[in-house]
Amino acid sequence: MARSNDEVAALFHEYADLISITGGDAFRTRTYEKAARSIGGYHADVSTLDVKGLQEIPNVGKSIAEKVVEYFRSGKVSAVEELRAKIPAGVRRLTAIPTLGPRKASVLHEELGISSVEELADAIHEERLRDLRGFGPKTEENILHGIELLQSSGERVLLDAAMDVADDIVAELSRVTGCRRCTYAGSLRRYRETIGDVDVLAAAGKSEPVMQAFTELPYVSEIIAHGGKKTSIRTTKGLSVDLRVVPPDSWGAALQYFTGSKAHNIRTRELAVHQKLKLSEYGLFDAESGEKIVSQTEEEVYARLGLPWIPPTLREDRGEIEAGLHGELPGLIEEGDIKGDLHTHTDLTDGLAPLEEMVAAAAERGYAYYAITDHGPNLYMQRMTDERMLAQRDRVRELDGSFGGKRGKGGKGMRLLHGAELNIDPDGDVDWPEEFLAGFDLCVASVHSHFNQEREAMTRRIVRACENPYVNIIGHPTTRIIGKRPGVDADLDAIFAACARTGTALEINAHPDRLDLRDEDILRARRHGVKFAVDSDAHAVLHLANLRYGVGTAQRGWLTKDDVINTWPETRLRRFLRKGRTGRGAHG
DNA sequence: GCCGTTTTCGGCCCGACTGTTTTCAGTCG
Repeated sequence: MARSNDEVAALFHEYADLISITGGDAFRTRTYEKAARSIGGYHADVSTLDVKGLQEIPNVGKSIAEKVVEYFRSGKVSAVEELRAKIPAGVRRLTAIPTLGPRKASVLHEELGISSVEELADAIHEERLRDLRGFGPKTEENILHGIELLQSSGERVLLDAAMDVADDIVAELSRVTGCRRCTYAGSLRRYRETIGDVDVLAAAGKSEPVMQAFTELPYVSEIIAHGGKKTSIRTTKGLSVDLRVVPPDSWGAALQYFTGSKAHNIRTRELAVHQKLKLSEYGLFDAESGEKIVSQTEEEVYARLGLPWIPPTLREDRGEIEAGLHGELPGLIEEGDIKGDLHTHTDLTDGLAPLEEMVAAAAERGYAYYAITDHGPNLYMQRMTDERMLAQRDRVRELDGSFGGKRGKGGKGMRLLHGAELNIDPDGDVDWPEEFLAGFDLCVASVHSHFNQEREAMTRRIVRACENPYVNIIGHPTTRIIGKRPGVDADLDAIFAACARTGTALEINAHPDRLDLRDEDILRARRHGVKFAVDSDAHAVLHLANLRYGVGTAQRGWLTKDDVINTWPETRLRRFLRKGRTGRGAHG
């Protein structure tokens, strides 16, 4: 079930679309879009707020606050209902077709009564668009192609898939003579969990050789647009990639601009306007004289606007501008801060590599400590037994300290922690009795089945796991699989409160198809005072490197080193892992 | 419809590319 805030955000996004389709004031459209975003990202539940409380939310004034109150009182908003009565849902759906926006959708509806994608396709085949102003043969062709793309997914891809493509393109274009700099920007640089288009930026005196090399890449299936400054292609896998080539002198302003987000850019440009400046991808200019002030580095651009450099992962207009203006940006966690991985598997259960290989690979990464957490017996396909687990523990103790240790103190080798990934059953119980659990250095506990429990039962289930004195980390807390399975329905705020109360950390699972918790939930959990563990959940040696995506996600949740237990020195970590347990000497 | 170191009115980010235009509107990011 969606949070109340998400429901309202969706409603106002719809209202904004309907206003633009009916030819309403473009500034009103933007106001509702901004309000939708602010509400979606607001920490408090909007269903509990009155008109006055709602107006505390940025971009929410009296009119919008009253609509929110109306929505929770009556279940609908009359202004939205009025536009819905005029514009069938299918017309709004038309704007999902690439190259078809609200104006064209409106003309199609008004002139031809078209109110679905199917009707539009039929109308084109019957040549009924021929007499419409603004619709030529090329437009018809583009719409048909757009419908095809829409129907054959045209979906966003996972972060790692986009990163692979971007890394390759950047490497190729960097080799072109005259290409002075090249990098990826956009949502990829911001580490968003999914990527719609890959944005690549290059600096060169002459753009044509770089553009040429770009369009000649072997996996280009289609050239969408091709100009002197911008070229867009689609790859054979259907991913679209934009390349912008700018003069080397504009690098900083261009990188700032093409990194986005759009909302962040609007805010920075507004700051510029208020200072009688103009910010574009070519630089920061004096608005009156047109004279260029700065453009070479992002730092210069931000500084001239009165801001410190803002890390890309924060550039979502979620308060980073205000925090920057007040000197209150967080010192974000970085990948180099991670001292160890606390959730990993071996071939004792469903991992691919033996213990020794995983440990050796972890040591290569320079970790000071590393936890092995294979599944317990309750995931019975894993065939775990007490004996097998205890035998693994003996081997872990033998290997402890004998690998790596670059980041270990005093030149000592990497410390190994023996743990388990427990299964949280439908009642919130885990695999072993407390006597057995006491032998582990740490326990991750995760939901692996019964995803469809109703909200109250699911919440109670996870809260009970938090209350277990031997559960240190809740693994992949919502169990979502991006694009495939939604997160469980649970009262996350109640779970966050339980984590804070019991000293249980929440995992930020770094696997690119999970990224669980997600950024917005991290922001909320952080307000409860929860600690986090950024883990790879590696089932193979190569997966250890996925940690970068978890760190990016943690950054998007504004986390610092102090918030993340696996950046801590080993002694502080071990103290945290003791949790509220009574007794002593059970581990170490 | 919101907002304010331009404060209760009059603004509201900026530019590239495409297609249909004969000077520009629509879409996208």
